[in-house]
Amino acid sequence: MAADDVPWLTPEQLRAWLALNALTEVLPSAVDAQLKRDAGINRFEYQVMAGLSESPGRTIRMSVLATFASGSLSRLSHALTRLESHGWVVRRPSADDPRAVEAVLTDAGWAKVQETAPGHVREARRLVVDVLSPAQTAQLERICMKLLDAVGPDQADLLRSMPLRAADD
Amino acid sequence: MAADDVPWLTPEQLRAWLALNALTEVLPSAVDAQLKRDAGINRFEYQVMAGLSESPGRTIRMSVLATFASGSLSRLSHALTRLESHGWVVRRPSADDPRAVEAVLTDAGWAKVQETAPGHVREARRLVVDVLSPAQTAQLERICMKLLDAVGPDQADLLRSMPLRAADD
DNA sequence: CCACCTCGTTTGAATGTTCAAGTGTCCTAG
DNA sequence: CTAGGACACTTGAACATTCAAACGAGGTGG
Repeated sequence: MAADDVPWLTPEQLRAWLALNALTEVLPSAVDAQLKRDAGINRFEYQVMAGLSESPGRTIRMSVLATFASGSLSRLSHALTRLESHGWVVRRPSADDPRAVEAVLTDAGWAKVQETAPGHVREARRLVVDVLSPAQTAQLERICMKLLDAVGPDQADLLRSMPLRAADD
Repeated sequence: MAADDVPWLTPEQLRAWLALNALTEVLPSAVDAQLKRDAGINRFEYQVMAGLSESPGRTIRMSVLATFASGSLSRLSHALTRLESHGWVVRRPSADDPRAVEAVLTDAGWAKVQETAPGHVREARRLVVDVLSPAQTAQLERICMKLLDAVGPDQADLLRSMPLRAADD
């Protein structure tokens, strides 16, 4: 399944790879911890609600929302069940396609996002944004987009297609 | 708990933050999928065994190993139970400190790492290393180290203290 | 119009992770 | 020498995620 002639990594490459690995493990935990502690939700659930809150009609189809939140449809479905049980989100069959389902953020959900966002942004600043120089921030974005493209284009394309008014998460 | 005067993110900052978020969600999944498919283990377990395989005596104390693999002690303990059940790793009380426990990679574990590493490195190249220019690789490393420092110094310090001969993961 | 395929989503069980509490060892001070 | 606290780790239960199977609604070809 794996040939033996895979070129080994140079020390520079290895350092970057290991550092990135560590970061992808540690940074999500830190963000999760903040959200869990202050708002009782996790990163994925926040991402879902934040996405909805930015969307016209506070509504997004499940499959699109899953891509936006970078998770599987199954994961989203379970998460939505949790969010529904808190009254933050509601499911509704899509008008366009009867097979499809749309998630809608309720007023309570909107309020939850509003009250959660500042603490989350603060953490984003503390851990990432305020740590980097403007040049590094730009570099980071380019690098991430390149890497996202390598994993699979959907994610990156969706990000590129976003209006990106300077808002919340 | 959260003041309302948190400065909002600029569009550039927001883009970088969102891209990084997506990456930290998607990249680990991709690596996990490859390891699961080809070797039946996950990223964390691989990290643990790879760490052991590079270590003098193929032995590391639990608490150090936990930091190296970027996980909690509890997570490591559970993972080690799984690895032990496959015969890849063994626990042994530390000679120095009777409270401490050391994990030791068995010959079978060593063999497992050897046979898993090429496919994993290939994936690391496909997803990250071969995608970036040398300059970007260097930038990525600097940025990751800075961000790791912001989360907490242990992780970054451990990485900095590594010999880093150009070997496996 | 009926069998079959795809698509979008859900479900339940298996698996992995977190969280809080527990065990046993060492160190320190009174 | 002994009570208390800090360590190093383990454990079990609660929780989240993955995985494989299932479901219902549309289309498509015979």
